[in-house]
Amino acid sequence: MQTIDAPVVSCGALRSSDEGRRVTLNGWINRRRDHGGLIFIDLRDHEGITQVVFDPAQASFTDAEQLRSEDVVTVVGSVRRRPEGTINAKLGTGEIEIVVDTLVILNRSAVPPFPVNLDETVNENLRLEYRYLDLRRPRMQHNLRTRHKIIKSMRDFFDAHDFIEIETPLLIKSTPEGARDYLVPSRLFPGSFYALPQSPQLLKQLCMVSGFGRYMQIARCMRDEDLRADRQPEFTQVDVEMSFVSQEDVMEIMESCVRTVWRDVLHHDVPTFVRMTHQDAMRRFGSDKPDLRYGLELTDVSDLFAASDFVVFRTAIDAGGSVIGVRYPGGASLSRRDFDALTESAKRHGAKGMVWVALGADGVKSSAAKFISPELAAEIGNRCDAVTGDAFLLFADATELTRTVAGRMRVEIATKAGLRDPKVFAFAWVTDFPYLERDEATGLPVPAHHPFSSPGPGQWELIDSDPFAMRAQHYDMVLNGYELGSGSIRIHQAAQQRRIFAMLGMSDEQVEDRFGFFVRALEYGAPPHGGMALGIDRLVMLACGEEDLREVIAFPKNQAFRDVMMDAPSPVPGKLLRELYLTSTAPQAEDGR
RNA sequence: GGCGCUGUAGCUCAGUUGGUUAGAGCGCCGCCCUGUCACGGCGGAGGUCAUGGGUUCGAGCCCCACCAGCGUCGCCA
Repeated sequence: MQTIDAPVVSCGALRSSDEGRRVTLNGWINRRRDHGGLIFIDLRDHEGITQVVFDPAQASFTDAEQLRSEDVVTVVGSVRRRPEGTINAKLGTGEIEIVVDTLVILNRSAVPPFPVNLDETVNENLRLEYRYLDLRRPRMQHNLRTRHKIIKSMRDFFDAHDFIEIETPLLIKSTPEGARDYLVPSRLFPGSFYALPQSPQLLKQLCMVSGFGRYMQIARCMRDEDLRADRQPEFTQVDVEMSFVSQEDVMEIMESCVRTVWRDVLHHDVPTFVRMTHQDAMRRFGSDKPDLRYGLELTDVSDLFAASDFVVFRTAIDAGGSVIGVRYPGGASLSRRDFDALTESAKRHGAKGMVWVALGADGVKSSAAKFISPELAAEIGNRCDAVTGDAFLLFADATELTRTVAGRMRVEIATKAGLRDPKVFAFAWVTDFPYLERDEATGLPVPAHHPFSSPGPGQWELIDSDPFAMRAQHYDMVLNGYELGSGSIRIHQAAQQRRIFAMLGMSDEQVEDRFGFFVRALEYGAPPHGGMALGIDRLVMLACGEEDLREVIAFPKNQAFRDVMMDAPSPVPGKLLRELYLTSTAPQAEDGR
């Protein structure tokens, strides 16, 4: 770059008060308007756009004629107030323009594969293949800069509260519990593997044993799980652990952190988080991560059908199940076809069927009109807070299943009714999770969270008599129907940890092999401790009003977990494999796809 | 892995009942244009209709297979 005497300013900085200043601007050609005898250039950087004018009297005019979209230039010139009637109110810099005396074309651009200067929808894989161009667009600039501010705000918050950030290793030991590990073969120890961390869980607990009573880390985590829209193979967490604390202490600091971020970065005052138990969440919303931006709570109307002639509902109730209603605001105007589509959707969510009742101004309509008198419809409507013009949907089956189905339909209704406003942030804590779940395939107990969480006070007694009734000191932070993160008070005594492993069916040998180092650490004066991890990608996504994690990650994998820009994963030369003592058994290992 | 939707120009899309030479806007190239800001005008280039097979006198359109993308469910202590 040549030396330039005029001060450098950003493309969003200049105002009419800068008139007469001689300045330097660096940026990309956002748009060119060539009038033949007069050329306007919109020069863009991440701060904004400034109009630059060339006329034929200037030496740079011939160079300006060559400029095309996305060329990179330096212009030196003076700030001029735009002539009367040519002010552009859409630009912050719209009152001025730059009259150029020097134009330096630093680099030309090939014709971009998609418009960089428009927020037009473009095939996502094309965006990802040319991610560096996609990231030039204002939306991505904004999202990543917001992400930076959020992470910085968190680090500042924890620093101010005496936490220290400790880096934990990426090459660790594989443990067969939980999600599938990403493995890294060891060249120096043939046949052995490191694993990439699914989270720094054990390491941060060891930091507690070491006396670092307040730990945090912006930690990368990797899980080799199946593809999902809302998932990336690697993701970022703000990971926190504290010694000598209660569940309340951890929740307080995490809530305070998030509220600080929302205040400082989004300038948004978040009220004290709503709290509810897991049991209540399931009963009222059919979900352990309820979206609290709207009501539409599930309503149990089993008693109204206890003596009904409606065999379907009666059967469910007699078998100990429930009939649950969900209000559909404005749903009375839906067509039969709409209700059929809802029914199909409910079946996909696991329902056996669905009964709809529309409370129209012209009377009650229902898919089960024979069994639901207008009086009964009115009574159910009343309980669901439905008014004329609304509809409600009824589901009947085993209670737990019915709640889950109704909970998913509640979200679907809210989506259709436009109740999911991305500008509204409804935070909540869900507490008192069950300690165990039943593995669907084997029927064996598996931890609902992880085996390092501690059962709550008084829960240990249930371990032999009724283990599935045990509650954990485990809490989830929920935002708008998304789980932002999970935390728990941990087990800090070796004997208790061994007891849990045993309950999960692990032999002493297995415990020693997989977690020996960890249980041993608990034997050396491990303090009581607990913590939490929040998913940064998800949190930033919601903060930015985005609906896809990839919109807040600089270089994400695509939906098939491929990096389409670098083309990864990809085959490697046989020499590399041999050094690692690996042989591929993949079909067509030559090209690897 | 299951199910649903989509695949046509560089991008975003249209394409009727199966019928002659497959279109539009933006972008790109050339010429013209001194106050535009999504500048304007004239002209032009650009297509394996994802791929393979089938039905048909004739397929972008119908059928089968396959690939890719998108969504969703299974999975994610």
